Amino acid sequence: MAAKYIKPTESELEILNIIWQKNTATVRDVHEELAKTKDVGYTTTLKLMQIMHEKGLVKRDESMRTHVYQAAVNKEKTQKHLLDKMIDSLFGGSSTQLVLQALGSGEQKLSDEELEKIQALLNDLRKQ
Amino acid sequence: MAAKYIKPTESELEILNIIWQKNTATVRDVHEELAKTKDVGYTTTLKLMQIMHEKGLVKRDESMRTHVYQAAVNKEKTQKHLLDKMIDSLFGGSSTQLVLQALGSGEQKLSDEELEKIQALLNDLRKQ
DNA sequence: CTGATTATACGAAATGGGTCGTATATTCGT
DNA sequence: ACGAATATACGACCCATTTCGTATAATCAG
Repeated sequence: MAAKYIKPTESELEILNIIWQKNTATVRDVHEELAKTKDVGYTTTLKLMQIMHEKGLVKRDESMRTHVYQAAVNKEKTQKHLLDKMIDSLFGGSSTQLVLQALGSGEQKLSDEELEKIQALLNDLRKQ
Repeated sequence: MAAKYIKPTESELEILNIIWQKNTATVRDVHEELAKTKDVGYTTTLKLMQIMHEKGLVKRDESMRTHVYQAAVNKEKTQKHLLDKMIDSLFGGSSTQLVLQALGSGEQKLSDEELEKIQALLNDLRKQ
């Protein structure tokens, strides 16, 4: 059933992010979170989540009147998929180019801690 | 006119990549390049490029019968825009998270040279 | 109990991207 | 010179995404 990878749309991604963060959420939960940043009707959010359910992006517990949703796709895997897609389509398949672009010309500074994380990963890669 | 940033679609990005690489290109140039990897009609490519022209993504020289196109948007800036968008929408605004995800769990190995490029950038960042 | 609230379901319109057919004009080959 | 090839322009269609109105059922407050 969940054999094929399904690419979430922009709106679906917004919803997924909320569900990933909350772990479980009702339509109202999600909608109230969405309403903080965008002006959208409740039934729109509902419909979106129903479609996501059909697509297999989310699971839901229907045992109660108010359904409780959960993500059905892994956050890291989804990130990786979309990232790889971007690397291919925008950076000619070179993850290095993407990394340089992401880190360089950045207006926001990275903390020492963050630099260390990247350094550690780099050291690991070097040893292989 | 070019005040607002225009987000290229997937197809438009494919075309932009070809134009960026060739510097200038006719519809036929682009189409033949596209046809190598996907099955698409000539007029489809033409229409896409006309729309891109309307949107201001490309410029064109119409002095000859065969129009000559050029990119109207900067490659690096466009990459940065889309990357930032992804960092926001998918990685909670943390470029570090994106970098870790892009480098880690990668099936393709990075060359020593690539590792050095990243290391150099990291050293630069550390000094600030 | 009963009206207000809140839930799901579902149809349908609006939008945007991608596709192509066809019309028309220009250029090329012979 | 004239038919074939090649160019642009443009309308129309298909499909996915997003939006919302409305119907209906369950629950809650008094």
